[in-house]
Amino acid sequence: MPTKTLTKSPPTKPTKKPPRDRDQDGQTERRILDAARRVFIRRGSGGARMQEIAAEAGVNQALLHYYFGSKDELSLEVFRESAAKLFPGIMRILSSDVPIEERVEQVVHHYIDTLREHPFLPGYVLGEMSFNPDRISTLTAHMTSPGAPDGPRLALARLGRDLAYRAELGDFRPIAPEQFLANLASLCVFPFAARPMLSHLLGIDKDGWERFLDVRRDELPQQILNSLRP
Amino acid sequence: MPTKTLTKSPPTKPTKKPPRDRDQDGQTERRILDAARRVFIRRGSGGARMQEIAAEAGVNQALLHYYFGSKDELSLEVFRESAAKLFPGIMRILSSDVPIEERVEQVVHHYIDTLREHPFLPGYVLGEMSFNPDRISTLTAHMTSPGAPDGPRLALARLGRDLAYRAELGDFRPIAPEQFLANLASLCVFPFAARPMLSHLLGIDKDGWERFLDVRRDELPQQILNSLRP
DNA sequence: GCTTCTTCATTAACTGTTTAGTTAAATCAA
DNA sequence: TTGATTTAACTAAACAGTTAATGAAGAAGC
Repeated sequence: MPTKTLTKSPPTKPTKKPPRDRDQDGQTERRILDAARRVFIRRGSGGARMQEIAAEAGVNQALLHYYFGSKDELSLEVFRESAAKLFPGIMRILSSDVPIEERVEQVVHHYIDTLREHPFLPGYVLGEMSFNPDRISTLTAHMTSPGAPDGPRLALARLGRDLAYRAELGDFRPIAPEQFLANLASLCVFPFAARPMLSHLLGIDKDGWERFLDVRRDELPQQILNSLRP
Repeated sequence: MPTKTLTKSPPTKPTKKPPRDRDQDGQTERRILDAARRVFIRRGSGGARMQEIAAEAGVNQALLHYYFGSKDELSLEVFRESAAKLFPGIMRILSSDVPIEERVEQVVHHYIDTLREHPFLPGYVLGEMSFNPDRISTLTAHMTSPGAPDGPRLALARLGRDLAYRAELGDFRPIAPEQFLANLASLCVFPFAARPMLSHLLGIDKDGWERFLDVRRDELPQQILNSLRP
């Protein structure tokens, strides 16, 4: 138990460092989580360093373990939050009661607007899913609660029923709800995940990208609905 | 400096290990690259360890540095090869001379067949792109050579011209080639990158996934073309 | 002998994690 | 109102294990 043996300079002015006001509430935990999210998103959970997260949060490295135990738990928590921002939205909208035409437009607008604010989310989530496949199973508990009543299975079944009904009416051509869901998610999410490659292939800069998204937000709903016509 | 204090058995018969026949040609370099690709794809370049790559290639860790200098160069080389397997194909097909209807079917079949053999490629490439955005710029030299005559810009221009021509004929509704290209790539590639999440949401197992791909391969070309009808 | 390929042994730097200690606020005793 | 004590938030420093990378030297083919 090494007590403060020496170096006890006149305690009037320790001159150490601005002690950083102590946080009340759970402000600190939140700030760590936000810093971790930024670092994990730009480096991946394999390339991220605890030191960098601590610096970005403005706290000591040991505090990360104080709140989250280990790097793995911290990155899992960040992944949960991020994936929850991506996937439950589409299920909630797709299982609503409005006509399918409206649902499609809502999904497209919801995704493009949300991902414009978090453009690196898809790349991060897809990469993380690919490199840590086991993490998907831990998501169920956190994703069924907010939107869908009884999990995505029911939402999918209801969507399938609605699509089949409209097909009987002759409005749509028949399509399995799985394919329809995959089409929607693909068309909305992929361009963000592949943005570096896309803007390189298409030869567009930052402004060009924004225009690309503007056009897409306007035209994609109609294109999707058009693909359903008999 | 912990030397090999004990366990120094008589050096007459090292009994080390079958010295592994010396490779002629560039067999060893190829084997290292293949092992590196497998490891990088399942761990990401941040989470991969040189030791694991060496073990998977059946060589010593120093040999990786002998051939590739550093981990960074090795992972860059792997990324180049992988990205080259994903992206130039679509440009080559899309800028061919056959009718657009055929090009669409060729692209869909090409992607689904290729990615069925390399299902983890999209997740790896997208994640890597997201975590190392600077690597995209180094791809140009390696990707323009095989298929496209003068880079993707020309192929895109030609595709736009063909689409505009068919729109004038009244066959298609007008669409910017950038959007068309994004739609195609999204619908083909994204489901593979998001497979863990998709099969979880859709509640399908390995067999269900294969059936999902069978249906997709059959129906997607028609859906895409349908979305172009006026 | 010379070059190319391969291994072993080693190292310096870095990593996540822990331990022990400090400071401020909350709780309690008088 | 005080003053002591417990509790929680936070930090500096060190720990133990890995990591990528190097250097020297052996083996094979020319």
